[in-house]
Amino acid sequence: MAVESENKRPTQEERTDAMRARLLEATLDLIAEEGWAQTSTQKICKRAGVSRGAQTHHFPTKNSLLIAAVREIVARYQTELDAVSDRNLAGAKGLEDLFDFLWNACFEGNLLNCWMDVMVAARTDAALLPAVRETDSAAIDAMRSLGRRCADTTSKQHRASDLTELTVYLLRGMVVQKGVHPSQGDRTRLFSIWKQLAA
Amino acid sequence: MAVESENKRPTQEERTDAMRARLLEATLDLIAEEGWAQTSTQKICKRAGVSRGAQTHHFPTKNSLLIAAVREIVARYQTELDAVSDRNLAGAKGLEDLFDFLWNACFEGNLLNCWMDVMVAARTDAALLPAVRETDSAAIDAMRSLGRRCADTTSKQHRASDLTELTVYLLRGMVVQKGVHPSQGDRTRLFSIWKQLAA
DNA sequence: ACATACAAACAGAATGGTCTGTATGTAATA
DNA sequence: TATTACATACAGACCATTCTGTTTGTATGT
Repeated sequence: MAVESENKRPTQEERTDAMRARLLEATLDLIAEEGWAQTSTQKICKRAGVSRGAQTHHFPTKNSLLIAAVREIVARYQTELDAVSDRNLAGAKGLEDLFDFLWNACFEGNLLNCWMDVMVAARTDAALLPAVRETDSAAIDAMRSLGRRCADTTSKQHRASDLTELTVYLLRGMVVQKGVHPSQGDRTRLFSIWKQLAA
Repeated sequence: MAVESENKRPTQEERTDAMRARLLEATLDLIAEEGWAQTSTQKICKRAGVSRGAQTHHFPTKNSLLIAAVREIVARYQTELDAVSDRNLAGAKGLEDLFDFLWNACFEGNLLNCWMDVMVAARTDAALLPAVRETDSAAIDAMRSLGRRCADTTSKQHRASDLTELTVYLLRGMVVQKGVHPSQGDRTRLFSIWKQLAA
């Protein structure tokens, strides 16, 4: 019964990590549901069940919280990418499988919705721009390299990575479109045309 | 000297038109420069050199002003499209020329920046969504029909309009990308790859 | 006369940042 | 080991700013 600190009192570091995680989770949910512009620190606190004092303690300014959220979005996306990367290294299936994965990653969750909100906001938010630029570059690089790895011959690697980047832009355009026209039917058809062209 | 109403006093209708035009112009400028989320009615009034009373007289609510701005954006874009339509009807040059026009229309002005801001905002703004949906559908239809008209044989018209829609989404993704990474070099290269594929 | 164009003040809500207060963890010391 | 000193975690009030919408008043066109 004299358990040291296993069940009763989390250490300070654990508390901090948990609190930051709760705040970030609430932030991502809010961006997905109400959009970047409507995401205020007060709403985040309410949703996370956290006092404003706690929030300002861990994230002194709104920007520090939002930038942490930006990095979290890309980190999660990167995790998904890594998964497919491992899968593809096992049984290399070619570019088309990669494109299908990117398609699914775009449209099943809401991470990409968040990311488009963030990118559009970054254009006119000088405090946000550097963080977004940096994380986006890293993400694009990762996807290009994934495309390169899907090419069978070394001579086609360069083209494969270019096609992958084109796919990313195309899908981003479609994600925005989905925000306005949710029905996916026509986009599915168009994307298969694109896959045919790329093959 | 007894000039009726030529130089001295504009008629009421002229005043109204002029005032609405000034407000819309200021609105579009603000969206382009500071983004949709930062565009408030107060800033619009200040920029247009108009009192808040005048603004609320012509646009009783913020939404009525913003929706008018949405329609204005698409109307201007449509004007550009019509120009190229006439040009193409004269000497039909094929899809590639159309794609080049779309590329230029995307990146030389800032209309498309505004439009991406609007589309992203519409996803989470119920009052905005119907107007955006409607105007965007019309624009997509217009561009598809333009693509159809660029096909030489009737059998290829369907495919031409599909390729045009794909191009639109691709370019929209690139416009957002430009907001974060302004340098255009790599995108120019990628777009020429896309044009090759589509040909 | 009557409606319209415009000006300006005002109200109520929301936001982000700061500040004070309190409880708890942590580490040095005696 | 017991006590003391300090840092950290969190709560909630407060404030200045900004925003949208309303209302009242005045001048001008029809």
